[in-house]
Amino acid sequence: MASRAKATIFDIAREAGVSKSTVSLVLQGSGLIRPETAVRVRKAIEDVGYVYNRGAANLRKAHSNVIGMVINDLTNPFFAELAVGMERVFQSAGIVPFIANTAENPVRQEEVLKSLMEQGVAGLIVSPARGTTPSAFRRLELAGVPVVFAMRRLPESRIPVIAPDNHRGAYLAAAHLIAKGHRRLAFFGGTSDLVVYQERLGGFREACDTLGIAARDVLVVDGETNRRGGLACLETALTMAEPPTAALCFNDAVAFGVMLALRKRRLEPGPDFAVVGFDDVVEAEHYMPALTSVAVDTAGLGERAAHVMLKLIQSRTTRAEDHIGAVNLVVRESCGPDLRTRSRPTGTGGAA
Amino acid sequence: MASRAKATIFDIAREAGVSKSTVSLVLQGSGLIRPETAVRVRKAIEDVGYVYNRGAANLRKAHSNVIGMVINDLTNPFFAELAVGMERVFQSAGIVPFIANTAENPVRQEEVLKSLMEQGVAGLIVSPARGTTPSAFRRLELAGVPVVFAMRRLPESRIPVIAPDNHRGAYLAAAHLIAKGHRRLAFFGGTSDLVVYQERLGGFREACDTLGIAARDVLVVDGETNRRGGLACLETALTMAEPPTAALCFNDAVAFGVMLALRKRRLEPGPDFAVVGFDDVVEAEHYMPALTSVAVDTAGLGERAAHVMLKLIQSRTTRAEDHIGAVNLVVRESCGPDLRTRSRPTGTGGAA
DNA sequence: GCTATTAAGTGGAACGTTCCAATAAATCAA
DNA sequence: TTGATTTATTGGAACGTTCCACTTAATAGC
Repeated sequence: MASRAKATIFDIAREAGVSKSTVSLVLQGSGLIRPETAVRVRKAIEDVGYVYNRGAANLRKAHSNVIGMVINDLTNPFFAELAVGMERVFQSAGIVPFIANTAENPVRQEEVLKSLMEQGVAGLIVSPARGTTPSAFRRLELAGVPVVFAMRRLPESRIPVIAPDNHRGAYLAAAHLIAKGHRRLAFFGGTSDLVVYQERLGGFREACDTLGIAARDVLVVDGETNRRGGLACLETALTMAEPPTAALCFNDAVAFGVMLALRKRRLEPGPDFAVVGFDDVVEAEHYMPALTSVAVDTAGLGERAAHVMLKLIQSRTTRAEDHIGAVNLVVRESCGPDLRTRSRPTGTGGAA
Repeated sequence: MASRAKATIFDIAREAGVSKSTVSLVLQGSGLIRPETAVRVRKAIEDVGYVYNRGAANLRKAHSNVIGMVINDLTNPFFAELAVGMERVFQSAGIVPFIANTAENPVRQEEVLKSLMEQGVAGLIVSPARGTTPSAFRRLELAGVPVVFAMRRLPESRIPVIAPDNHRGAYLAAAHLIAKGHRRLAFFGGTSDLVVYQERLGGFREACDTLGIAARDVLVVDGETNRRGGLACLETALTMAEPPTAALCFNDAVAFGVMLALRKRRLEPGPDFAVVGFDDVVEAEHYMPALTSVAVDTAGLGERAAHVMLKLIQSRTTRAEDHIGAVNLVVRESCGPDLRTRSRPTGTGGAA
């Protein structure tokens, strides 16, 4: 069924009665070809079932038009939203980005980066996996491939970063909890090998300091940055002698886990324990109770990252400025009413 | 900073004092090279900062090792799970799949397929966008690229499909609702241009027929296959003179939308209106109330699709058998207690 | 009618690999 | 020693494009 060998521009040339060079020019939409000829060639292209061989072309052309997006966790809807934002701008630039998932695994990430490089990508937008060593990107710099980090940064790297204002977001969230009357606060999820973690925890701590929460009333529980992590964090926190009454979570996934754990213990997220998330994924609004979260304009950051990438490619450089996106706290229901208006804050009895 | 021109095997050859052919052999791990030579070459590879040019290699080699995964909606966690399942098996085969998103847009899909073909993919796993015409895949067949459909199929296409037993799943779900005592049932979401829709609706209808529900008591409301669609469907259904008391939703996203709409109307999903989802995404278990849904073993289907693809590539053919995955109904809380044990089924008055 | 100029198209040399056929050196069989 | 075999390595011809320099034909300027 399938036609024997794949057709090349020579086959088209023969079919249309022109030279291979002419076909090449038509393929590139050059204006040097007489319209009637171009039509004839295009017909031949259809007739022989030609498919363009970008690998061969890239051998001669300086740059390919492939851009890679390396995502550390596709199952986190946050990153899916980010990817969609990027795709929007790439689409209008006529380029198809290829997405690859590293599943938060540095070894896998290494493979993925290698594979994309071999494919000759024009640029890479990366949300690095946890535990990434900067050396992983040395090779890319050497090869002169433009790289942009999205959401996450590496400790001492000089690669441009597009990320939200994590410090400020965390500050806002903590201030909100304190204004609600909470005096023993927790920070749930994440680990210190993530720069994002340090930023968010930093903002959280600064708010506590500034607004008069004693250091011993601040609990930090590290954990995975997903639902399971949230579950575990809450369990740990509740074993304390003086457990916190509210928590800022590393991200929304952790917050969902915390709410789940509360429910399992017959506690009501909000009235019994206040929880704030980070990222404001679309699910946040639809949860029961709706999650108060720090909105970071995910899709907007994705778009921004894509734009920076396009600039980088056009200017043939590898340096660009960081971009820190504005954040704002979206208050919903997961922090309940103000504490001082209620009688006993840490209810444990299960109202079935 | 970046070394001038990118290094080629010739640079390596010069550095190591061998010929380009020897380098090529080393690159392919051939056993024909004396170990000491291989070591020397490998050192040179490191030294010159070489990156393999797969495009050039594919010019000579018959087949590339790139596999494309074309997903119709990345923001639906269901497809993310599917992708992760596939990745697992490709990873262990040493292949990095490239994911591309079509956002349910046939035009975008066309671009994506074109781009992947030009890249010279060895195979394609596709979950086709709604409204795809079979002609979109004609070109692929012509080029002899193996294609596997995942989850969705095209009306008359001969391309192998990996999908769950939609008919049976829907039958089980409807039977469950009927057993609970519901007599007026609805099917929410989806449109008839999807074969999946026809299969699920078919199973639903068969259960209604078989188990004694009159045709006029069966309501079908088409809609988008996401949260928004679910919201709209419920609103439509409740305007009926005799509204249904339960619904099977096209997928979990629709079901979440329906539950949200119920909440907005101060109705309780479960007791006031029973809802069943389809796909059993991980969120289903964690919703309030937890969603009863048809589990399809998403990741398993992804793995299966990937295996079929690998077989197809190895056997250099383009034909394979379909695979219909087993399903089962996971009963949780979104259908409430049995109806006959309650007083009035269709509560509309808002108990604030 | 002659040389410029423009328009339309073409041939050939890359580009970075792979792989076949060929070679050179070493080992073996007799 | 000679020829056959094995082992390690190599040159060269593809592969399917692009792009530069070149040709040819038509048009313009005078």
